[in-house]
Amino acid sequence: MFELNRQQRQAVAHRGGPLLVQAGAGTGKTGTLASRVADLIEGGVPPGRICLLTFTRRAAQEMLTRAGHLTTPGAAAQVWGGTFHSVAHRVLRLHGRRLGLSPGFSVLDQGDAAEVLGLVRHDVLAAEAARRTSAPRTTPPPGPRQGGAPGGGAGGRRFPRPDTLASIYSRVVSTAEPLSSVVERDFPWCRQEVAGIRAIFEGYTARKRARQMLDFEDLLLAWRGIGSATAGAELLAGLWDQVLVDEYQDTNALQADILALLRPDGTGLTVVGDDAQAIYGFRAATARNMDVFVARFPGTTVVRLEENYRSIPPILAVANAIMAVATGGGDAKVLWSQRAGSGRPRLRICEDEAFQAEAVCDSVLAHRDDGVMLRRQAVLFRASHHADLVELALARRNIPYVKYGGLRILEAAHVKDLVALLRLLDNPWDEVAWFRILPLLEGVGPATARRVMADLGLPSAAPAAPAAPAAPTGPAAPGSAAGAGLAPAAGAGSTIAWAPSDPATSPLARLLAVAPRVPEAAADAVAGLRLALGECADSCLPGGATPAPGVQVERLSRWLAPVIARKYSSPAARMSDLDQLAGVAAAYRDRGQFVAELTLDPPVATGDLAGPPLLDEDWLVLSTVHSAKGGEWDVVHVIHAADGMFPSDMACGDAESIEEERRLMYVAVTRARDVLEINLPRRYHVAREQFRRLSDRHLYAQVSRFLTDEVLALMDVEHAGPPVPTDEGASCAPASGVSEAAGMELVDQFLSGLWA
DNA sequence: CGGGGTACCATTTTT
DNA sequence: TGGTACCCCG
Repeated sequence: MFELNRQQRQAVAHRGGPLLVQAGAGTGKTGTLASRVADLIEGGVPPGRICLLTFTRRAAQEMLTRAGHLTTPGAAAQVWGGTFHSVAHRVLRLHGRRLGLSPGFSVLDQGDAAEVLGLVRHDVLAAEAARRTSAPRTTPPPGPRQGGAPGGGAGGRRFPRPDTLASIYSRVVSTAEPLSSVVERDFPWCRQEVAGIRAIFEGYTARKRARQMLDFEDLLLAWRGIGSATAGAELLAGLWDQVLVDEYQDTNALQADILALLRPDGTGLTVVGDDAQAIYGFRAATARNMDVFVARFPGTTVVRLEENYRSIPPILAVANAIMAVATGGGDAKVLWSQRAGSGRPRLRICEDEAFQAEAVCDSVLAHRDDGVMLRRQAVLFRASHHADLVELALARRNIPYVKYGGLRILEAAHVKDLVALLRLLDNPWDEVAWFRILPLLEGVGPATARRVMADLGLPSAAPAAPAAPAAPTGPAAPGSAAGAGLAPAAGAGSTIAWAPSDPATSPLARLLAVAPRVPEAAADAVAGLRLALGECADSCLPGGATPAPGVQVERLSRWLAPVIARKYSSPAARMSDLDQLAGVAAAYRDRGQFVAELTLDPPVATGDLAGPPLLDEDWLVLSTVHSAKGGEWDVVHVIHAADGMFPSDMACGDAESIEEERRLMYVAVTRARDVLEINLPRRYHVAREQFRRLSDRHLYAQVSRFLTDEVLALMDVEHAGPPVPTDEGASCAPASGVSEAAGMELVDQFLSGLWA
């Protein structure tokens, strides 16, 4: 059972006005929140009138499970719990009609958004190119191709690519900052292209509205949007009696607005956070929300949790020393702990990256021999690819591990194919899904796909055909064509914007009713597709029932099998992924809910889909620091703690982002309970590892700037070199560009390697 | 119009 | 390495 201290009890028992809990790392925040939920239920608040907003779905589940142990079994399960985005989705499915939103709307994740932006980008650039080539008749020189820039169409210019556009868009919307200033500050290399970017964003918005698609930002905007009408505001304020928010330091201004709509006077509102752990500034989160909260809701009760129950004192000393020099991070909190334990954290300076990987594996195994199971240990890093060599080494030694952060299974092509099929069934106007599925057919490429979509009632936004070769009409006509490219079919677009569309005339209904015209090679596949979709469509069973999601996934995978065999490598492995997915789908009763949860909260770890069988075993955790938030392990291995990697050199532009990197390091070290080991490679390759192309040039890393002399004084520093020094000291021959000092240090390492 | 071949570029964290 | 855009051939 969870024993509460005085402050925790105060946070649990508080009733009435708004409550702000400042909870330092490891101070029992999760248990406190869970207890508060249970206490509210015990006190008579109906569970369905409580909403618990957390940073990940896992966090919500964990808290509600714990709350369930403290109160009537099953009651806690009725609490609304999840991320802002997933709760937004549920609210909008219920009440989105107020905004003209059909309940079957699609959710676009960042990748989907980039695809739509890519479609619009294509149209806008094509229109522009058409205008350009027609007026001055300068075709690009035939010889050395000018189109190096991936903006291609527009004469060698550097135009942002789809995923860059998605980041710019996301940043502009979530900060509510003007496009021009965001580009100027964060994407200065695009500043020439602001006009084009603006055009693409306008087209993107029109497209989403017409097709009933919402991206992540839209989910929050629409949620807030409900409150812009009086009736909607009343509805929102009446949804719940108690709203609790975790990780409040990582919410943004929009989310704060939503909270104010949910509990206008702040009663029944609880937020918990720690400004020293604010690490999502890049996503427009602002720890200022913590201060703003107090100002916005006068009479807020503030409770501070400062006793740490997680780490032994020497680890906390390092954490405190890292934050001691932080600037602008709110009031300096000093964590303290009554735990016994005196093992000092260790800094291991490794000869190079390969040796770092080996040293970490050695250490992991040594701790396991000491009785710390693999799952009680974690390897933490700043960027996903930092773990590459460690992963290789683990695989070579047959050490099982699960990796969080970085690539997701949902981003694999074959999984996206399947999800696209499911999305079609839910939202037949989902253009991205159609545009993904149709070119899977043999003989069908983008052009035919566009034509088929038009036949199905999904006209392509930009009339590419008239814009390009025709245009004999002089400069005026192409000019207007380019204008039309922005809000193509402007009339049609505006009339159907947000309008719930009639399923009976949907593109899906049309496909099922009449076989579309496709090249001969695709005829069989189309027939199979129509059959498969027909057997999964809503109310397709006798009696008006709909097959269960798990059944649908199986049925659609069966159709997908030959496609996958033809298009992708290792089809067997991919099909087994789809089998796993069917297993996950089987837990759902509603297809839309399944797809939405898959997008909003995708399986985060490699092997996550593998599920239960793995749970019997023991495995090591590999995680980005971001994904490790909220976690704790007995032994924590931090890797790549070198300047330029952690902090990332990409984040060293301004003081504010460096401070965020510092907090990131603070989060990393405060995950450790008993043992903290920080590693860095002394020597590393210049070329980016993520390109798999390592150059010969070596650089010599500096210890991360956050590990100052004051911090190092609290640690045991050790050098680790190759176990057996190799021939003629080649390993210490300075590479080009190495300073004298670095060369000497290399000699020292060589020597200490002899004695290691 | 689709698909194969070629040349080029790529910066980190995630709901 | 791998995604993208373009060229050219069938």
